[in-house]
Amino acid sequence: MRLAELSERSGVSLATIKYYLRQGLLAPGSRVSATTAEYDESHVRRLRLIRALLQVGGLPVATARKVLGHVDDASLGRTIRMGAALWELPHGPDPDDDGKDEATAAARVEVDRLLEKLGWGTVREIGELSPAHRSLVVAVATLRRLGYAWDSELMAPYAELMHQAAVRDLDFVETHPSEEEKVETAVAAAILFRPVLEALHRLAQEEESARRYGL
Amino acid sequence: MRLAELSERSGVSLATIKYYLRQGLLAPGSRVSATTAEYDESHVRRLRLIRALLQVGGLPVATARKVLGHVDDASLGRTIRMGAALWELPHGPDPDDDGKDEATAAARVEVDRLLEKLGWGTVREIGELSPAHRSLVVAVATLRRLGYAWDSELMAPYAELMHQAAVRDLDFVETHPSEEEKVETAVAAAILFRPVLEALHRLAQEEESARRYGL
DNA sequence: ATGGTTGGATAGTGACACTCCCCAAGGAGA
DNA sequence: TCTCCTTGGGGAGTGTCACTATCCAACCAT
Repeated sequence: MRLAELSERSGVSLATIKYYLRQGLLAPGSRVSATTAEYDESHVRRLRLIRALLQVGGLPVATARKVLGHVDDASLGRTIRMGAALWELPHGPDPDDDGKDEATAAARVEVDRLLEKLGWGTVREIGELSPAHRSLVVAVATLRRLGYAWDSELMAPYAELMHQAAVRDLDFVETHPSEEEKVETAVAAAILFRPVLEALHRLAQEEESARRYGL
Repeated sequence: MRLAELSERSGVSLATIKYYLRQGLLAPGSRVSATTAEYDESHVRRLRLIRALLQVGGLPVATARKVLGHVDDASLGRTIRMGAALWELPHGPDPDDDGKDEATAAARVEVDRLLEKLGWGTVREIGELSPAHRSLVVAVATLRRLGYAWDSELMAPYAELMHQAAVRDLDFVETHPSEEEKVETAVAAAILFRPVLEALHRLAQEEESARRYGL
């Protein structure tokens, strides 16, 4: 198929597809002549993933490019590729300060205490290297600055809930047969499950709130 | 204290504070003369909440204004105010289509089935009116369009996990004594817990992934 | 041959948070 | 009193970023 059809099939405007091509998010079609290229199903699929990353995940284009780069990097094994791709995903706002203020230090202590309590040894080893770890520290520090003293005691139950969710996530990824698809699924899941979880969370809050206090 | 000091205490630049005043996010200080106004601790606190809404929550200024308006609306009871404030919080991207396509219809069916299965009667009554409900449908529809057939069977365990989280959320809000603070806490929690939960989720995925496949 | 389509590039749009700059009115020290 | 500095107020500008409009030369199908 050609550009026009690709646009129609994917629901993405022609100009936008050109933009993605220019930005290196979408691989060029196979050139059939100097002015024509042929696209296939993989491009449709990739376009949908791109839309998911940008619209749902809210990634900046540059980040999406890196993520997709890892997904495509056939020189790496699945686990590495998956980790690398997820590694690039957004980790919340960067700390304005350099992480040297009091709230951040306290947050770091609480996070370490939490990891020890949970026995998450692997993550503890990686420590500050993991964006997720860093962003957890930042988030807890923000809470503390606003006056909410979240400690490891309060966090632990939430962490265990999220661990149960993570087990399900990986089970879900396992259901896909091909290695290539697994990586893509893991990325898509990380991006797309977030709004689902968030909506479920909000719905659950509404339900529970109604149960306690009525409408 | 005056503007300069408020700026220093809150870490928000003078120009930005003026911008927030102009946008109606921050109440003007009490005028002590035609060219001078006095600010107090409540302004510092409010500024931090504003920063949380904008930076952490990523709300547009107009939305933040509405949310804060509900927080301040003393004419309403707590439950209503809390609900109204949370109601305004962002509910993911608006659907491009008008919700009439096939994927959206299928998603709606699955969501309804899920709510029935869970016995979340209250939310079911509100139905489409709730932004959370709508955004769940949109999210599930997006997943389906990408080829991941999430049904109520798969969602239910996640929903129950999030319900447990919601119970904890409300317990946490209950620990605050004053009604005023409860509303503010609920809003802050909805905004600030999200990055915490997300980071915990990501960390849990890393831990579980390392357990299964090694580093 | 001719009108439409393709890939390619440049410049522009619109939304948004934020910031610069200028103004007039005080307040404080000479 | 005069003068300098700060204050609050407001209009206009900045930078960013995804996206779009427009133009161009090449080329394919009718």
